[in-house]
Amino acid sequence: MTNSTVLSPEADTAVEPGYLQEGRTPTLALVAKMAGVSLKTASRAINGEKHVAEATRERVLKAADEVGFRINAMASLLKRGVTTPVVSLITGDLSNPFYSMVAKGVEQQIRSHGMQLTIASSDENPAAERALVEEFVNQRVRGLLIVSTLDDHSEYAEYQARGVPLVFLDRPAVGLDADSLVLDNYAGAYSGTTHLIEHGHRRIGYLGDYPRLQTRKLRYDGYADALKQAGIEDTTRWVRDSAHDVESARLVAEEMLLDDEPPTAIFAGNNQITIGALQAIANVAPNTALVGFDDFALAELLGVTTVSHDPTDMGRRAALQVLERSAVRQEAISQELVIKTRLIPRGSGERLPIA
Amino acid sequence: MTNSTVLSPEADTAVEPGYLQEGRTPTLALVAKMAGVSLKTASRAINGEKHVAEATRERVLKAADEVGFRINAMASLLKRGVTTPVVSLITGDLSNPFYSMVAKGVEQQIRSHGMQLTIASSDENPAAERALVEEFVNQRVRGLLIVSTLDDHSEYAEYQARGVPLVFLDRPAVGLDADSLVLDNYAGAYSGTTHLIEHGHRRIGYLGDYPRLQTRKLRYDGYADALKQAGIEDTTRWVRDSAHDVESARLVAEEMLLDDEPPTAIFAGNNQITIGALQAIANVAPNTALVGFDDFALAELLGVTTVSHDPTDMGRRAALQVLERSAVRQEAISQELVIKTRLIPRGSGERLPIA
DNA sequence: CTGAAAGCGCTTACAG
DNA sequence: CTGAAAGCGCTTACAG
Repeated sequence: MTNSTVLSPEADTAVEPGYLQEGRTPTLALVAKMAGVSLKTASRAINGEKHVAEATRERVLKAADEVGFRINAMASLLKRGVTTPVVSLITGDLSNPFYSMVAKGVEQQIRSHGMQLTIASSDENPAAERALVEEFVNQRVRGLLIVSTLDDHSEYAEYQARGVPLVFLDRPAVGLDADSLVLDNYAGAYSGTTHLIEHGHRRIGYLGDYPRLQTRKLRYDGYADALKQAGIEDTTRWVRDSAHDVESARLVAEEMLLDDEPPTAIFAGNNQITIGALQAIANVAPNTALVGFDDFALAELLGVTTVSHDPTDMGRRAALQVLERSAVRQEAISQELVIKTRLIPRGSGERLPIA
Repeated sequence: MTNSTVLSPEADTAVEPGYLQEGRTPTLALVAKMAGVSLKTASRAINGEKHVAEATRERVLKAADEVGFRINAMASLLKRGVTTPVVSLITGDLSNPFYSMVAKGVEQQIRSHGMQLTIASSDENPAAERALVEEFVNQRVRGLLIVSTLDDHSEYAEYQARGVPLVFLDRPAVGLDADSLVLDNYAGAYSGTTHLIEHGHRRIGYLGDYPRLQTRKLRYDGYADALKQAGIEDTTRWVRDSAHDVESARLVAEEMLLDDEPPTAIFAGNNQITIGALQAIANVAPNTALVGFDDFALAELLGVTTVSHDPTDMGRRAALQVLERSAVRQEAISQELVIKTRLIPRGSGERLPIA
């Protein structure tokens, strides 16, 4: 393993020592001098513009190659008054499959448009999110996609005013006129809960995420309304919150299932919570029925009934949205795109109550 | 939801119309003019440097605030001769939990050093990887982390020569003198296979990734040597390749298990393959023992014995490595860091052969 | 087809 | 504590 493997035999002698050792990185001016042309001509040749004699072009490219010239993107962008072709994505935590699937979709779309994707995690921490948004806006990214952990976004208005398109993913913009892509949280939770009711359950637990999140609120509403619709008035008896990860969800679920009067079914507010609930059920009350919001990799294999949707597609759409906002500077009316969900019965949601 | 929610009452009158409408984005020169100071003084105030009278500083900051001035990072970096504080990560596919956990670790480390992370997927396509590396190098990123899909990296020497630190993750650099962080693939596969042998298996299948990958080769070697060690000479009878995702792995595994003389146990080459094998076993041969390389979220719940390690930690370490390389321009000797694995018995690997 | 001049928005010496 | 001048590396008009 040596560094010189790919150097051609003449590489060492082809370069005038003086050129290279001097300035750290070779500049267009150097290339122009070597090729015996003006700066402008060198620029034209390097950028593949028209109106350069073939011989001249070759001379320039050869010189550039010899010194290993690479155009300085910063200088080029600065001069052209253009911002960096970067879009940024802020999510809670990339190790959550929901976010990584969203990120995948975003990345596909962004890159297919020749731009780059920068990512950062807020860890569901509002202060961290604010700092990230501020940073990206200062950097003048072309657009910003946020799975926000804030419950009010009016403070972000100044960033929009500065011309940075903001698109909210999964959790809608609140107190701010901006594009949002959200799931049909209410209807999804309503249908999942109704599904359990139709299978004879009356004591149905709800395991939710952080209460400040819009998604949590809407999903809970869907759950509660489904209960009321079935004549079940007490919609808070088996409700537990703040189960954001698998472990906390498992603990909360086990505690609820070991109650004097446990629920016979659980509706789980998201994929991580579903997995935690799954473990809890396996551990302490195997007959409990379960429907979860969000799909996850092994739902099929494990026979878990879920309220299903496609996060990667959501990422793609959101990215497209931000690119369009960035392209047309116009103040188009902002939209909220609601993505439908679909209940997929796989067994766990069809278990009958034993009580 | 209106845009004006956060504007203070005097906001509309505080700004001289002329300043804002003119140039698109406010510049330092404008701020300096408004504050009645020189460019340099404005720069000092904005950047929080010493040697500015408090009154002057306040005047400048007020002016900056009024016009919504944001420093132009590109111009600043260009002048200071500094490259963008960006590190890039190229993986196969972010929706693969292994990669997303690696990405999480990388992101934590990179951001804790005040830099940003750009990500891109090669989709395991060598041409795509080459194009991405070229692009990032031209952009002069501070460092490049690659989970490479190439089987030879000598062509990347020119990029190193250009001063961009390359660190290889999961799959080592081949034909190139560069830092690599790899798992102990051989030992991990050896121990996993030996575990199955110790539980009485002699007919053990191997389900592998793309044959061109180093990781696949080493894991296969570990498998084959464990068999030989146990006096099993035929190490190719139940070997299947190119099972890169869950679905293809499932198909290949089912086909193998429906053979006239099926294996009684399977060693699966990575997390996706393990999941595919798990499904195949559940579908067609429930008594087959299984050990998989890589952990996955539900391995515990499902009782799957795995050769375990921590991808997020690997990401963190790799990022640290690239940051160090980028900080010290020195040509330090490159290293290969080997990360140990640990076999975690959870049931599937302890099933005895029934034949 | 080719080039000299000016300037993108900022910061680095160097003076006061 | 403050400022006038020069320049980072490139590209945009404008001429030839």
